[in-house]
Amino acid sequence: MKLSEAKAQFISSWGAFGTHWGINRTMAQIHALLLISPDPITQDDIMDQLNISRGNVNMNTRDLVDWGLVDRVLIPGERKEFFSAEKDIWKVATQIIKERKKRELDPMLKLLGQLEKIEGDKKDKNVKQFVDTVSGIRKFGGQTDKMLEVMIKADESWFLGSLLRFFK
Amino acid sequence: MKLSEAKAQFISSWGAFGTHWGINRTMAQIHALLLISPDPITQDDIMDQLNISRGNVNMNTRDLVDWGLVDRVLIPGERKEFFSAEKDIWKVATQIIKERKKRELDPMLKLLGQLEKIEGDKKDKNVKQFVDTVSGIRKFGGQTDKMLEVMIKADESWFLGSLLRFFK
DNA sequence: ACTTATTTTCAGTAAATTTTGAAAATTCAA
DNA sequence: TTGAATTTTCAAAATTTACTGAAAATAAGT
Repeated sequence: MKLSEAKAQFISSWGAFGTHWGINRTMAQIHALLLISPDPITQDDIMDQLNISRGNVNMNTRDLVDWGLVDRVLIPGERKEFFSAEKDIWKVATQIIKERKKRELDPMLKLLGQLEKIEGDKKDKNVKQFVDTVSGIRKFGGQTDKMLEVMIKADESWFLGSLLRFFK
Repeated sequence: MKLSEAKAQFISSWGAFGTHWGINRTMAQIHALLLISPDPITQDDIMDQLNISRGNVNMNTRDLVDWGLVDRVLIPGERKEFFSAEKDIWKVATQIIKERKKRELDPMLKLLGQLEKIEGDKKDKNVKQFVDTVSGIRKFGGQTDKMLEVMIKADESWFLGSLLRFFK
């Protein structure tokens, strides 16, 4: 298999993979393209390589930057701005986990905490099942939350760092 | 807050939560409804409570059964079939992880293994970056895979079981 | 075998999401 | 400043995904 063919396959399947994870196809494809580009590239490069419009590139690169997965890079002497992706997959994963935790898990846990405090007869099996389910999810989510905190902070702690780096 | 209000909020936000994880809103809502229902319920119950069509309920309950999250239950003397969700959140999470690993991670790792074997000059920085990226992802994915295997098998092993049950 | 209850299927429709492209805004050099 | 290069915005169009509802299939009782 040649590089060009492999590239196309990688970009395409990374895009499909992304759609199973709530990420839109194009954003994932742009990310894939940046991951395999040794040097920073421009909006026009992305437009050409993926055959998508300028507006689309602009919106999705912005989102990637917001997610902390891509940096805008200024190259001296160049008028255009360039984009470059973080290449260390461990850092990429950590960053994604951190963001999703903040955007999704934390708000969900907050809501569940409120729902647990409903008024009602605890002997009513409907009330009981509701409270049990909500508190079960909340406890599980709370543990997950703690686990993720540990992972995110791992790089800052020698012991945990070396433990988790085992998985690198 | 009253039970009915809390129920509505739970179902609605569980549905929204699902969409961030590649699960369609309705499937997540049906799952939420089943999680807080103390007894098995019928297609018609789901149609009424969520205001959706019979066909929609049928398709999504089938998917939930395929995912191993919901069981069809036969109640003696009743003509209709009933649905009931697994209530243990640990089991729910394990089941979801197991399925997603099988459906998404395993095929992705297989593909990456193939892409790594491209022909080309290893001194070309494009080739080098491609191989580095792909093998980085593959190694990371491989470790994740092993970790998930451990979690999934945890219930079958006393030692790992008690270790992981700490997170329950 | 026939009737009725129930479930399943799926073509057509509706809704949600993504993409485009051209206009507006911004940046920068002269 | 002016104007060319570049980036950003966003309404409209295209695409993808989800839902409906009625017909077909299946299952169960008599």
